[in-house]
Amino acid sequence: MKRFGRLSVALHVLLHMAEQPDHALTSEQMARCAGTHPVVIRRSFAGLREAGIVSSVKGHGGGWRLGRAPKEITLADIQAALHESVVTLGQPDPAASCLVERAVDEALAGTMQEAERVLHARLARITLADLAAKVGPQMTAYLASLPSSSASSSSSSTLPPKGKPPHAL
Amino acid sequence: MKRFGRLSVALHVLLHMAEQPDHALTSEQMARCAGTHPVVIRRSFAGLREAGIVSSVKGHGGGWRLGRAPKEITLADIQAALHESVVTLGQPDPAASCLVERAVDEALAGTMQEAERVLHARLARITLADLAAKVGPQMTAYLASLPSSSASSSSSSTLPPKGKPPHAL
DNA sequence: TCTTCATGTAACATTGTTGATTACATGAAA
DNA sequence: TTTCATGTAATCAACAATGTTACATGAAGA
Repeated sequence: MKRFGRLSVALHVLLHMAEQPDHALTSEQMARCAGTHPVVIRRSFAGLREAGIVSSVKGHGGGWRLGRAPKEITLADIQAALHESVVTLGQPDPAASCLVERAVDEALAGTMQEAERVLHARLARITLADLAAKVGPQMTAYLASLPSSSASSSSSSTLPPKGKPPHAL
Repeated sequence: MKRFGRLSVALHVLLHMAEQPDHALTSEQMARCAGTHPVVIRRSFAGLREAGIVSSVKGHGGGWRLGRAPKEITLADIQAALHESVVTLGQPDPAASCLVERAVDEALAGTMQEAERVLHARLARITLADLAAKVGPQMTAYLASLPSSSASSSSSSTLPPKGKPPHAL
C-alpha cells in the first residue's frame, strides 16, 4: 500500500475551500496553505477536477472552488480522484513460473483486497462536511482567542501570526 | 501503506524451507529460489531470526532452517519480524501548527489504524502450514506430470527445466 | 593449524518513485 | 494588449529499496 501524502494535502486544501465557498482560491494560495508548490497542487487537483469535486477557471480572477457541497464529497471520492490506489502489491502474476510464488501472491492479494475494501468503506463514510464540522469549532474557538482579526477574506489568515512563511495554514 | 515486497519474498523462501525441514538452506540457494541476492536474503532474514522464526548457523555445512513448526508461524509474525510496517502515514504530528492539518491527520490516522488492524488480524489467521497445504497438492501434481525426477534432495529442483537460471523456483 | 564454506555487516551503486522547480502555452478579464 | 492564472511537459533533487562488493567472523574438515 501507499502513503496518504496526496490525500492529506488535498484534504487540507479542500477544507479551506469549504470554509470559504464564496470565492475561488489560486493554486498559489493553496500551495502556501499546504506547504507545497503551486504546480504540485495543480497536478493533484487535475484529478479532482475531472471527478467534479472541484472546478477551476483560468485567467484573471480565476482559481479553484468546490464543485459540489462538502457533504456530497467523501474521502473515498477524493482518494479515487487522486488516482491514489491504496494497494501497491499488484495482482498475482498469472505468468509466474513458480507454483510457490503464485500461491503466495494469491494469498497476499486476497488479503490486501480485503484490507482495501475495509479502508474504502470507511473512507466512503466520511465526508468533507464531517471533517469541517470537526475543525470548525476548534477554529472559531481559536479565532475568538485572538486579540483582533480580519479573518474571512484575505488570502491566508487563520494561522498563528508567527507561523513560518512557507507553511501558513 | 507499503508494498509487500519483502513479505512475499520471505514467504516464498519459507515455504521452500517448510518443504524440506530436514536440511538447512544456504542464503545462496534461498536467493536463487527467490530471484534475488544472497545478501538481501541475509538482511531480511536477520529479522526473522531475531523473532525465532528461523535459525541460522555459520560455517561449513551451515545455513538456515525453520525455528518452529510451520503451523506455529503466522503471516503476521513474519511481517512483524521483517519490520515491515504496513502503515506508512505516520502518527498525526502533535506539533502541527495548523488546526486543519491536525484534524486531517487524526482522521486519517484513525482510518489507517483500523485498516491495519483488519490486515493484521487476517494475516494472523494464516499460518505457513496453511500456505504449504495450498501449494503441496499443486506441487505433487506438477511433479507427477513430469517424465522423471530426482525431486527431493538436490538444491533447486522443482521448476520446469528450462526456467531462467536467475529465478529457479 | 590451515583451508574452505557460510553467515554477519558495512559500504557503495543502482533503480524507481515522489515531490519540487522551471518553462512555456492557453485562456480570460481588465 | 497587458496581466493574471491555469494546464502541462520536462527536468531536478530527495529518498527509499534493492543489488552488489568487500571483508570480518565463526565453524567444520583436511
